[in-house]
Amino acid sequence: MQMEEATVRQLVKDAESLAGKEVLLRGWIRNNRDQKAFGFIALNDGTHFNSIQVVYEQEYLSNFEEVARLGVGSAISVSGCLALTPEAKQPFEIKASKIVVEGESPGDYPIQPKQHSREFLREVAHLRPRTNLFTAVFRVRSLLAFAVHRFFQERGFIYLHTPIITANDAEGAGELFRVTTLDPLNPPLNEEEKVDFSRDFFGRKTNLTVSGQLEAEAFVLAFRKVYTFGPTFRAENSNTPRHAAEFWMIEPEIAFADLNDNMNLAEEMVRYLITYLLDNAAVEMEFFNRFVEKGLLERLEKLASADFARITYSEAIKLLGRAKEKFVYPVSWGSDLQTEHERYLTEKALGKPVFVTDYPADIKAFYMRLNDDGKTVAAVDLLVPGVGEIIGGSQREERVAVLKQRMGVFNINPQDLWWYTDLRRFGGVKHAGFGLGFERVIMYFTGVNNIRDVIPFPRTVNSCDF
RNA sequence: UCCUCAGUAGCUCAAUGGCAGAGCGACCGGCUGUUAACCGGUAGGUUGCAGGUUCGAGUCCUGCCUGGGGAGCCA
Repeated sequence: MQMEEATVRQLVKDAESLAGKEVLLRGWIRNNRDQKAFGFIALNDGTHFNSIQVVYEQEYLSNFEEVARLGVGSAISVSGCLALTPEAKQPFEIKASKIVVEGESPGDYPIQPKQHSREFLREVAHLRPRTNLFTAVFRVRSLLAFAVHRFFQERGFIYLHTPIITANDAEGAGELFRVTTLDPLNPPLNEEEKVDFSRDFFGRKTNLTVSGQLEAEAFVLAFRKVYTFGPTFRAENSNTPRHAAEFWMIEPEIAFADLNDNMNLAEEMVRYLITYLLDNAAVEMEFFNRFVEKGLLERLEKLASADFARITYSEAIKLLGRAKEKFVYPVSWGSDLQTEHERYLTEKALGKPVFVTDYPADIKAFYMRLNDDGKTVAAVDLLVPGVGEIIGGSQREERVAVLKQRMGVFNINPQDLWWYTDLRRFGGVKHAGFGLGFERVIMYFTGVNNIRDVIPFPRTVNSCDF
C-alpha cells in the first residue's frame, strides 16, 4: 500500500490529530546517534525550520546496520508512526518502521552538528543552506520577498520590470559593470584609435543597471503607483559587510506625491514587513533572537509600534554640533553625514529609525527636487540602528527648467536623458520614490550582520564563486 | 582604495625563539531513550605562499595572497 507522503510542516501543524498514524517523510540527516539496538536521527525535510526526531530500532528495521552508519547530510525516506512525546525536548517523533537510503553522505561532509564560523560556511555556500542559521535566513528572505509584493499589491501598486541592461550612464550612482560582446583583446577602434562602441552589440556603451528609478518614473506617470523589485549591480570596490556587487533593490515610485507621502509610505512598508515576519516566521525569528542577536524580538516589536523620527539635515547638523560625542570627522553644514554621525543620530540621540531630509543640493543627485530655499533638495535617507542607511529617496524634480539647470551643474547632457526630461513636458506632476536595499532589510530584521550571509551566493569584490 | 587584526589537523582553537597539541568531526569498538549524547581507541600537519635573520622560526623581519573588522562609496 502506498503511504501518503507527509511534510514536517504538516506534522508540526497537525501533530495531535496525526498521533498514532503512519507517515512517509523524505529529507536529510542533520544528526545521527546510534546505540546498540536503536538510534536517533534528526531529520530535516526542508519544509520547516525544525528537524524531526526519527527513532529507529534493530527490532523493526531490516537495514539497521546500514542506517546506524549513515552520516550527516545523507538523504533518506522514512516510514513510521507519529508518537507524541510531551515529556521530551521535542513535542513528537517518528518511530520508524522502514528507512530507505536515498543518497549517502560520506565522512568528509564538511558540515558537522555544531556551530561553524560564518566565514567557513561561505566557503561551502552550496551546503550552508542545510544549517540552522541559513535555513532560517533564506526562509525569511523568501517570506520577506513575498511580503514586499503583498504590501504593494494590496495598495494598488503596479509591479514593474525595469531593464537589467541599460545605456544610462548619467546618474552617477557608482561604478558600472560594462556589458559588451566586443573582444577585449581586439576591440574595433574608431578614427581616434579608441574603442568603437558603435560596433558593440547594442550600437552603444551599455552596462548593468544601478537603479530602475528613471524608468520607474516613466511608468509612475501612467500608473500613479509602481514598484520595482529586482537585481541591481554596482562595480564599487567596497569591502564592507554591507555592500555587494549584486543585490536586490525595491524601488517604489508614487505620483501626485511629495516627500512626506514618500516617508509615510516607507514607514508603513517597514512596519508591514516586520509585522509580517513576526506573524509568519515565529520559529525563525525566535532562533535569531536566541543565537544571533539577543533582544532582537524586543527591538522589532518596539519598532513596529513606535513612530520613526523625522528631522531635517540642518536639524541633524545642529544636534550633532551639540553632542558631547567626539567625532573623527568634523560636523559642518554642507558636507555629507559620516557613518559615525549617522550612527550617533539613530543609535544614541534618538534610539530609533530616523528619516533625515532636505540635504544640501550639492551632495545629492541631480533629479532631486530643489527646495524653495535654493540650497537644499527634497531628499530623504532612512537610518536604522545597527545597519545604517537602508533607504535613500527623494521627491523628484518635476520642473523642466530647474531639472535642466540641475543637469548642467552635474555636467549631464540633457540630450542623453531626453526621454527623462520629456516626462516633465507631457503631463509631468510632482512625484517621489525611494530605494530600499532588500538585503539590508533582511540584515536589520534578522540581526545577521554581514550581507554575504543573506544572499544565497554572494558576489563581492574579488569573489564570484559558485 | 586606505587603516587594522588574523591565517597552525576537516572545523574551532592552544603552543616564552627550543620535541606541533587539545576539543569536536572522521574511522574502529562499547553503551536499552539519546537530543551539539556519552565512554574507550586509531588515523590525520609543506604551521597561507616566497624570501630573510638565527645554532635553531608556528613564533622575529620583508613582500605577496586570503579572510575578518573599521573608513570611504552606497542600498
